[in-house]
Amino acid sequence: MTLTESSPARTDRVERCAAAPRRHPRPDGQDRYTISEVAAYTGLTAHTLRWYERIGLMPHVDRSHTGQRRFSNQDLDWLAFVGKLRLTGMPVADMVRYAELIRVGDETFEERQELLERTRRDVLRRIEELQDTVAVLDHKIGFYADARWASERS
Amino acid sequence: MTLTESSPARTDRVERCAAAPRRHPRPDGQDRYTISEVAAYTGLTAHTLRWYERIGLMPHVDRSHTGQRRFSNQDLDWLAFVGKLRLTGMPVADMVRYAELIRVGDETFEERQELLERTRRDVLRRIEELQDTVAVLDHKIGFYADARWASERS
DNA sequence: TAGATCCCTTGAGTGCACTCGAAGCAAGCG
DNA sequence: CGCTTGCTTCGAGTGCACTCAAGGGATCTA
Repeated sequence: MTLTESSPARTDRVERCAAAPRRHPRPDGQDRYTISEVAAYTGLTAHTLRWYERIGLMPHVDRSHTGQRRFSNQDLDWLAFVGKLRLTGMPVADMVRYAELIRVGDETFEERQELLERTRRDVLRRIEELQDTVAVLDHKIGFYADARWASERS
Repeated sequence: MTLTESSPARTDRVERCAAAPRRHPRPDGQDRYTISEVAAYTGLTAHTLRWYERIGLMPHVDRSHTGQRRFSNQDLDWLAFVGKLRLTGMPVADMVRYAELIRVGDETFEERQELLERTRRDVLRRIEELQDTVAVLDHKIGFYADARWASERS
């Protein structure tokens, strides 16, 4: 077991949480992916995946007998979640912090929850800002549309 | 006249477009601000403002008899708009491109409109992504809430 | 057995958007 | 008059998130 919230009775919840966009459908019944398979699936480069591991953003990834990485479905779930966090603009350092909290264990539940709630608030604020920006763009676009309509008439 | 859409009949439109958050209300009737005033007003540093000018993201800013910058209300409007674009994650190079189009003149209306519409689409897509992310966060947060509720009961 | 392909590690390099430091000029104040 | 504040330029430095290069090992295909 690597990085999940890991409440014994309800890992099903976790699975649903991390449902991913599935560009390449996951081969059924498989649980060991090479780095290039994961790269294709996630859209990240192999370089980036190794880098994530180096900085502690990935749990320890399993290795083959020759030392090559073998990613599990759980690793894929985690990467999907990290992808979501990345979209929010959360700094990588904060994600590493979250990963560390998970590694520490159940006594960090509260802190993790707070971190997620803070993130949630940030994202909502960000959405508002963007909606504001759309309004500004609409004004400007309206200006250009009017100007061209006027020039066609004249 | 520096950087605006400059349709003779309706600059009022432009004014409304670029309405800014106004941390420091603009001194009424004034139209010449020092760089530090603008820094305080926009939240950018003086360094950044000079850098914007160097890279062509600002129109030519007026100077005092001693060579110091004197920003106009129009400059402030432009900076407010740039701030909005920055929030969308648009690269500075693209904003410089837009500024160049404005400098070229009216024959770039179409290209400017397209650029804004493309940006608008990007922003809307971004908002959707963020809303998706909020949903994921809500699931995770729900998981933590449930887990703690369960542990309180046991 | 040769070559291709995939993977490994370490450490350095890249691009973006600032951000700062140094050296020097000019205005205002006690 | 000296001091402080704030401005100028130019060029270098910073932090982030990758991104790549070099050198080498294991496995597969002809």
